[in-house]
Amino acid sequence: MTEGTVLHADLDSFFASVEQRDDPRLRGKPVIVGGGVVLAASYEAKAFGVQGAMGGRQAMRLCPEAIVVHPRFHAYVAASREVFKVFHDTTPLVEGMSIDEAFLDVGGLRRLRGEPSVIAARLRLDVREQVGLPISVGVARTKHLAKIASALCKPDGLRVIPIEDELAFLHALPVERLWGVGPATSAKLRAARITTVGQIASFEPAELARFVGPGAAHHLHALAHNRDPRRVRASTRRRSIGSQHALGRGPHNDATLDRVLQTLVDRVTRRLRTTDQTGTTVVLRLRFGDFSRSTTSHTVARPTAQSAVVLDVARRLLAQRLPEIHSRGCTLLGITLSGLDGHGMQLMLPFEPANDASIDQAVDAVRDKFGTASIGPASLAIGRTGRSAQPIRGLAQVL
DNA sequence: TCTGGGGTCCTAGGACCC
DNA sequence: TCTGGGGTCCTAGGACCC
Repeated sequence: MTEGTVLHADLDSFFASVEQRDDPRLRGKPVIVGGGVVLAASYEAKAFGVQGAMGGRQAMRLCPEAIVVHPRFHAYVAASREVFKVFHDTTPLVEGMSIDEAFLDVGGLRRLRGEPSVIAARLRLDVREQVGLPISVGVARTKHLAKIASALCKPDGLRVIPIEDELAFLHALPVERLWGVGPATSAKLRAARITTVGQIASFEPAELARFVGPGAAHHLHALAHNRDPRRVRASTRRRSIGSQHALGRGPHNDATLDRVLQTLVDRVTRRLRTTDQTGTTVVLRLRFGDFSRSTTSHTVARPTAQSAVVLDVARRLLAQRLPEIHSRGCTLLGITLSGLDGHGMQLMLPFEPANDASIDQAVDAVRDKFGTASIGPASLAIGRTGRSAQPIRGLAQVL
């Protein structure tokens, strides 16, 4: 059996596990972290059908004896730091995906520390001993397969997908397991009677495009054949910073909205300044009584992290939407700054013909302008015109 | 089922420029 | 194939992820 070298490490019910670790009275009991909404549920609570993102009232109906705990974000951030330290002690190639999840590449460590499955088992033990938390690890040749493997072995499990078995394993799975298939895409596929990953693999991308569009078709077809060229790379910089606040059902007067807006702007600009970043585009995010969402944005001439500048723009954006807010009822207000230090911008460069050498030149030109750190592979596109440019996939190696 | 607070990427098109 | 052709920047929304 041949092992892949990508590990996906994912803490189990992270917030709830931290609470159970820190308060012995919660151990072995159904625990729900959150209030109005379930942020995390212990496995004892999940056994009753409680899930993340579920409404608190429904969760209590399913599991009346659940103990509800208020989130302690500082404790979670601290625990996450300790876990990531264990990751970094394992291998330098760590790509953090969120507070409780990361990819690790252990390809270069065979002679030093053994096979990937051995390293994965050791990692689980280290996290358990040093931080006191359960963690599941998937091992495979590609990122997306490693991620599926870790999801399927939860809680507190280890799953290795040998290279010989990967297609058989993948093709038996329901389409929803694929990274990028959410409710909307799932519904389209199922309407076309496509229910398994194997079926996706059997289609030509052009046929698949009739159901889900060309972009998604290309992506899903590649994943179904376990083609996932993305390498594990040390984490890249953030592209946007935002903050939002749920208002509850209205009505809300203009003074209240303005106060919330000020708080959000302060929070976002403070975070920008502490990380020494600036942004160019202010995005106002709204959610309405029927849970539909909408955004409006404005781009300023000069990158900024100043509260006064951002607040001024935010107020103007809000003023534009005020009639709609009052007529439809606004339940959430958010402010996001994107275009951080050159992120989120489009830059089109002429080059020809489209061969590898000219692509390299174009990449160099972008590097010159923004610096390596700001280029993500997905942001590169090539086409005959700006409008028709198609993103290049698998260019991570080039960069 | 009735909903929190973060994010990412992709698609599409408008306005305007030469 | 082509109402001319191509480039730049911005805006809005959809979908997805944790």
